[in-house]
Amino acid sequence: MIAVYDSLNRRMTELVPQRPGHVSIYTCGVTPYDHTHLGHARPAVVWDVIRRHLMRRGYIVSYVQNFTDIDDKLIQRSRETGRSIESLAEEYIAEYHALTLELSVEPPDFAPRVSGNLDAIVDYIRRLIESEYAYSADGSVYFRVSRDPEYGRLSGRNLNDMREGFRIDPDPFKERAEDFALWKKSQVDEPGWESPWGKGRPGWHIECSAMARRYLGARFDLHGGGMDLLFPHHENERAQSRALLGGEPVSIWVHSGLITQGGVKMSKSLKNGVNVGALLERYSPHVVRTYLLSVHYRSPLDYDDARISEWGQGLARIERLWEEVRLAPPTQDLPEEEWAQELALFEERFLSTLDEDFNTARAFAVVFDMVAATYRGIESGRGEAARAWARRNLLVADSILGFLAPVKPATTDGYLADTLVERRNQARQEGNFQWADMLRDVLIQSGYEVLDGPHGTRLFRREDTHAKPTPKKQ
RNA sequence: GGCGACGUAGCCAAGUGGUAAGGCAGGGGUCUGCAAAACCCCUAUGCCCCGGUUCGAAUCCGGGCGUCGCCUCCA
Repeated sequence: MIAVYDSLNRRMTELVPQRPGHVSIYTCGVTPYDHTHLGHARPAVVWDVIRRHLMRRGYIVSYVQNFTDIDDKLIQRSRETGRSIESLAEEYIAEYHALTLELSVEPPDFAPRVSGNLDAIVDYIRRLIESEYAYSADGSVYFRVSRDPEYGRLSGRNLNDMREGFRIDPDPFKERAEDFALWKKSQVDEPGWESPWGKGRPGWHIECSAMARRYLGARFDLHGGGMDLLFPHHENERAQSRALLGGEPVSIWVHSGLITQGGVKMSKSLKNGVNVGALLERYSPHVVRTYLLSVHYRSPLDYDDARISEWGQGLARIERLWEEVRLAPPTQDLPEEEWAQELALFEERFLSTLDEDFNTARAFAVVFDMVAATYRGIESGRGEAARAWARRNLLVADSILGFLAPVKPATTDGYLADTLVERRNQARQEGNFQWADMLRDVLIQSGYEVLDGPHGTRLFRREDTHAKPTPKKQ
């Protein structure tokens, strides 16, 4: 059984798909008006792991993640830069795709955009007006929040409390301050799309309700997004969907923790986001990816250069083992020893850890235990069996967590390195240790770790795992 | 002001009633020409503080203190 924490009911909930064997997921994607930062990368990576794990457990997964390509921020940015909304959106969507792909995130099954779904959105709004959950006024349409007795339940607030600190929206056409826009009338200098209510654009929340319904149907299993979307975005989405469907649109609401830096939330408006493109100049993609997985997805993650480097140190331990076992032939026989049991039980331990609310932090602990057990096996003289099982286990874990660097094609660099190792070993045999140590220094400075063992010397590429050397500041 | 989350070793971080996972850093040892890697051992009698419930609490309840988030665009 797979248990997931549900934000609506505030408890762990068994995942029981609407359609047996098939899990449908919708997550709120980004508004492509600026560069991708770590706060966007986290949900992308987290949901990638969730999808992979569900598939590993035998489910067929339908995953939809939208792009909000019609939006006030985008209009504003278009004004500032003189570029079209379309070209801005295109650029940042392409960047988002490229960067998440680098982080080994598999693309969604559908990545719908607002611009391609205006018909569904308009239709959705029309139905809400028909049922009097919404009203049009002066070319805009608003949702009548007071019609939903459960409004506020998802985000844990009630309307009376909210009215206390309510910022008064100057919009005089709303019946009540808490009503929110489904359709916003275009001002004279703003771009707009035709609708039964005149030229305008959709409000932020309606798109997700409309697209989720179009791509996944009236009810689906998991709805995700950052904690910061809980209110008002998801609260409003739920209200709309309940109004149209007469019931819950979502089985389990899933919210990922925010990324902070120095304890302050990363956000576009604060301009303190860690740019993912820039980060990947300094750290390998799988280090960045797994750093995001080193903490449970619901916990806040405080980003810090020193910590991601430290995490890279730990990851190197797993990677060294992979270097050690990647070419091991398969065997079945394991001795009756404690370490061997650990290797044999690894897969089930690992997967059942992820069954409990996708606990990647604990899953990594299971991997580290397995790494240690493998070396104990090797030290105890059963290297062949230990390597074979470690190889198999690492492939299982990697298929979900994605921590192994892609295999690099052979390069002249690698050939040179091998030659240096040969020369060094020759020097060592001749007792010329000064020369041998010099050759080793050359290799280390070229980014290799030099591992001498009873069966010869192996090289391990440090730059794959550790922080890349930071260019000296002028 | 309202609502919510969190506070675990030098650092990061699991753990929701049964006697503190894992990683990094550090110390001692084994192995090694040396170094690295690896292995073995050590590093929180205690989980922000004070009470309470319980045979038993990091975990539940009450009260503090602190940090953060949402209430406005935000993953």
